Amino acid sequence: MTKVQASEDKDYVQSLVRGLEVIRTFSRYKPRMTLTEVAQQTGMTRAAARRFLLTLVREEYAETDGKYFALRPKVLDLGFAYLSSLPMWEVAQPIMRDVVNVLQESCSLAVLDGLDIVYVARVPTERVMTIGLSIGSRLPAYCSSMGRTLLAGLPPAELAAYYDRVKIERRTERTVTNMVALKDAIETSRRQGWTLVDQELEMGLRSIAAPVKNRRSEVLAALNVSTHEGRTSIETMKTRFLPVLLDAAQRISAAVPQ
Amino acid sequence: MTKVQASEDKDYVQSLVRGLEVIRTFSRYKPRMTLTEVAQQTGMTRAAARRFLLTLVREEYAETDGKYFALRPKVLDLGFAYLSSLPMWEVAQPIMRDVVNVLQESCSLAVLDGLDIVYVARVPTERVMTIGLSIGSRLPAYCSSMGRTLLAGLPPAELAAYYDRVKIERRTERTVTNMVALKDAIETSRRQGWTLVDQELEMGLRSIAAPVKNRRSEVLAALNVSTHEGRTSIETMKTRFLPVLLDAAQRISAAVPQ
DNA sequence: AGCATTTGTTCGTATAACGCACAAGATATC
DNA sequence: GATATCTTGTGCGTTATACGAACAAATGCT
Repeated sequence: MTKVQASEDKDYVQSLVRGLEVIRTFSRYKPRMTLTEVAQQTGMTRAAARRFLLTLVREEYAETDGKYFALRPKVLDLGFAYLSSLPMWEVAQPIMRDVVNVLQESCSLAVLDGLDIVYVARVPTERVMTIGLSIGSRLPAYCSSMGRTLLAGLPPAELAAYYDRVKIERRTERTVTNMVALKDAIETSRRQGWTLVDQELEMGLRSIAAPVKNRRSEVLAALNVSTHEGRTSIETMKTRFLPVLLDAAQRISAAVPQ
Repeated sequence: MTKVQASEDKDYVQSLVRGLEVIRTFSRYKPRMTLTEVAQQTGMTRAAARRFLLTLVREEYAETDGKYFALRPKVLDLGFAYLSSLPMWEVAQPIMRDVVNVLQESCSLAVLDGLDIVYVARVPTERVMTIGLSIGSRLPAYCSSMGRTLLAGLPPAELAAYYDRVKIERRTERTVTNMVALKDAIETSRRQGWTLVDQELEMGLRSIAAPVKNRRSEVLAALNVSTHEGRTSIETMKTRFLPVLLDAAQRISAAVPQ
């Protein structure tokens, strides 16, 4: 059954979608834009972009100095609505801090969204990756420990759909790009209940992840610890990190309300 | 000059605003809702709420199991658009981790939004407050160290407007609730360039904050370190924490692009 | 000063979005 | 299993929301 075009769907509110597109058009590289720039970036007419921007200003999601527009912190409330609705979110954070106290390495929690993982909680220690990571950051699922953990927890049909859509790109010379090998890796994750990824996302980055599940054993999120290859051997990750990680994941899982 | 009612403003896109209201209606206490519940919570007709929910589902900001609706991680992209547009955001995080490494206490960065501070970055250590704090969390400005720092950095007219609007509520028996005393405290913050708040927001919580400024000396954000009163004396905060905090705030300020 | 670019505004128009009413489906109760 | 109640899906007539073009005004550049 073909998907009806959004514009033909009588239950579709395109003004909402267009307004959200305006919000999303701001970024690190475009922290502030003029009206004309927003219209250009979003493909809207100047008049339409202007109405959305003025509406966002009026509702305090954005501000303007009369020429340039920028987002305001109220936009974070939208994301926070999502974070605070995650069942494990509140209980995960102290447990993650315990992990960091014991292992002295960064600990993160992520969920799967499309082809990516999205960070929903993070206790960072020393920087391991070249880019800063934070709540809201996205990374590809196929070459990250949390991503493979989450993929391993998908029902078979959804995992098959993922394989159909994903475009594997080599991120380092160690990235698994062969689909058969990737499927094997994910199947291994599923069987052993944890995942170790060594410098496939970025050289130097090693991380190990375990699933957070609900009472029906559905994988809700993945918890990881990440380190630098110069600091921690694979063997140490398995012998020292893994028990702490599995215990933490289990404690978070146990605390998820029904 | 009176403010025109939104509904009379021809440049106002109320479908966008209503859609954002639907997103905001989800929370820790209502992580998933039926159509009827969303309509009741937002005051919309069932048909209108239904169109917004189906639009959010179609655009992958929300999901449904056929009866209950819940937000999806894509909503975090909206907040992330704001975070990534903050000039000091990228550089602040490694500096904050340095602070935590040295002091072994939580470090946070916040901005002022209305009467609240909003957390935009955080490196947590041991939990100090009873509620978990994260990016997107809000706290009142008048009784927090970062809040007073940010208030101290406001232009006089804006600070006066803040005093007119704020409703002071005693949070602990130590909360400064006298407006004269509060103004003195904020003036002291302004003069000395840092702020220490001791158990006014919550018993046991001590925190010290310093401003992050741009090249024009405008206060953009506040950086803090927080601890528990049982763990750290006021004297130690001044002699050990403050130099590290001021240095970190200075480094972040220096790294803010023009 | 002149020209180019951007922004503000008006206004006629189209249709997006509305809400009501009823049908259909789901759930609870007996 | 039947009935009552509640919730959701849908159609449709209507309205007013949102649209974009065109032109004026403001700003910026040379």
